[in-house]
Amino acid sequence: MTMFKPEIDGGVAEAGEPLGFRPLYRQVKAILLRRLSDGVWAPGGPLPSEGQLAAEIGVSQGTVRKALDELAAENLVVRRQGRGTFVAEHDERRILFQFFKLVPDDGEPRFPESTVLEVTVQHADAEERAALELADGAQVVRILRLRALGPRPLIVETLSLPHTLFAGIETAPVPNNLYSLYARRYGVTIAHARERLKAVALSPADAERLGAAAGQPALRIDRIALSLDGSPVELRISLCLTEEVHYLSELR
Amino acid sequence: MTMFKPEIDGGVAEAGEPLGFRPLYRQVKAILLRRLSDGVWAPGGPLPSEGQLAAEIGVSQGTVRKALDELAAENLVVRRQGRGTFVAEHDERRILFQFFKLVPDDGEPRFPESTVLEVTVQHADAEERAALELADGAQVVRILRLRALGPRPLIVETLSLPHTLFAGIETAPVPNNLYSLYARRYGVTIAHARERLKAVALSPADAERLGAAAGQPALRIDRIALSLDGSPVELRISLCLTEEVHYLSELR
DNA sequence: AAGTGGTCTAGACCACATT
DNA sequence: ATGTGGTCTAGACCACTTG
Repeated sequence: MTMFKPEIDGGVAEAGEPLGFRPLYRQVKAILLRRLSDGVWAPGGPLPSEGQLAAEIGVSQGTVRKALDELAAENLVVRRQGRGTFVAEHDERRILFQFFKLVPDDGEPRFPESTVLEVTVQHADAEERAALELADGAQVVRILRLRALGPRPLIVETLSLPHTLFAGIETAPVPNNLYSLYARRYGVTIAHARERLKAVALSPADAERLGAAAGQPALRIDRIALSLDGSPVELRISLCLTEEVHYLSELR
Repeated sequence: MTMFKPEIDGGVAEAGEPLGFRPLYRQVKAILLRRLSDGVWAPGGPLPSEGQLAAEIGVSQGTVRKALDELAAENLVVRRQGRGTFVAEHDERRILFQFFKLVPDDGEPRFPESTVLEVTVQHADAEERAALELADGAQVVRILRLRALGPRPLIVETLSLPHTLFAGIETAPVPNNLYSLYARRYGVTIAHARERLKAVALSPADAERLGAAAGQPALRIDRIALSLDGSPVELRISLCLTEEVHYLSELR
């Protein structure tokens, strides 16, 4: 039994909070977020029941419920009636739903097949240092791969990862589902991401990789993926041929 | 005082509902959605207080609250502590936040200036009929315009609207903020939209309109905008130069 | 049958805006 | 001072899953 006294605080202030009033359920949320970030519960594993958490933290079940509801709304946790609340996993369903926005013009979203061309460890360039908030001289792991939804490659993709976070990742085969690997092997949970899209002309090198003509229009997607604590942990630059595929964006 | 009995129903079934159990607050939500759609409250105007709605409908205040919370989460209603709950408006803030995803590479999002090139009424082509769910021979209003964030035009845009919904819109000047006009003049509220993005080469005609070179890569955005009741009411095809601007997509 | 999340209620109190 | 939404609680009951 932790002697957590809800009256004032117990957690760390959140970014962008009005500061001057912090509802209890946000403090509870911060506690749970901390535990998720610390890997207290395994990916896919169950959290304690609402009642147990409420008793342990010393608030009512309704307050815990509101905290869990917000975590569920952010896809960090999955609630299943009759079963319990579980740590969200990066299975293919979730990635297709949340992170993979390229879908065939006719047909269902599908998970792409990847072919790794190159894995290297190098000093981060200026763009990588800016995106990943790295110091001068920091090292990154770079992964270059092709991705396809059918027989033809559609995407050429460069990933940059801070070497300190993912030490040794360059020594093992690169799986198709990276986010699952980050979570299981390195305790790094991708919580959300920001993508910037542009239309560009293919360079000769990229055109050759994709089996397309140089100068052809391609969709360039720069993604910065953020971990649970909000720090950038992956930079991913994708060049996509969009003749038979489009990027789907829902405006809600 | 309406004699609404919450026990079973009173509203219309929602799409995609498991069907077999409908919580009270969803029935309340359906009622409120109906009133929004019917224009019972003016855009920007206040709804009755939670207590009043609860008494009128015959449920507890907590149930009304949960319905209003969901409407607020969908940006259909705005809640302001101490003041009340208001019908969401399509002011520039909301449009920038929800519907306009093109932002300068360096700098803040800004609302673009538009120049109308052409307004016509014609028979809907196959693409328009499919997107707007129109019958053969239905008419559409087509608006062709240029949009800019600075001195140079960045976007050439074709809008298609069902003529039956927006009769007479072709006879008046086209304002910069169309969604606000749809709501005020035609009682049509844009609730959300789906965008499909591709990279394409500019046609000679579009290149000339944008003052760019034919064949240059451009971002093509096909938007279908949906009204409160979920029916498509606008097709908008935009071609954007993305040298100094990008499309921002948040993956949450 | 037991355990979990989901709904609904009622009431007290807090934070905020307006009069 | 009044009225609004926001928080917190406690308890009853419902729906769903598992043994």
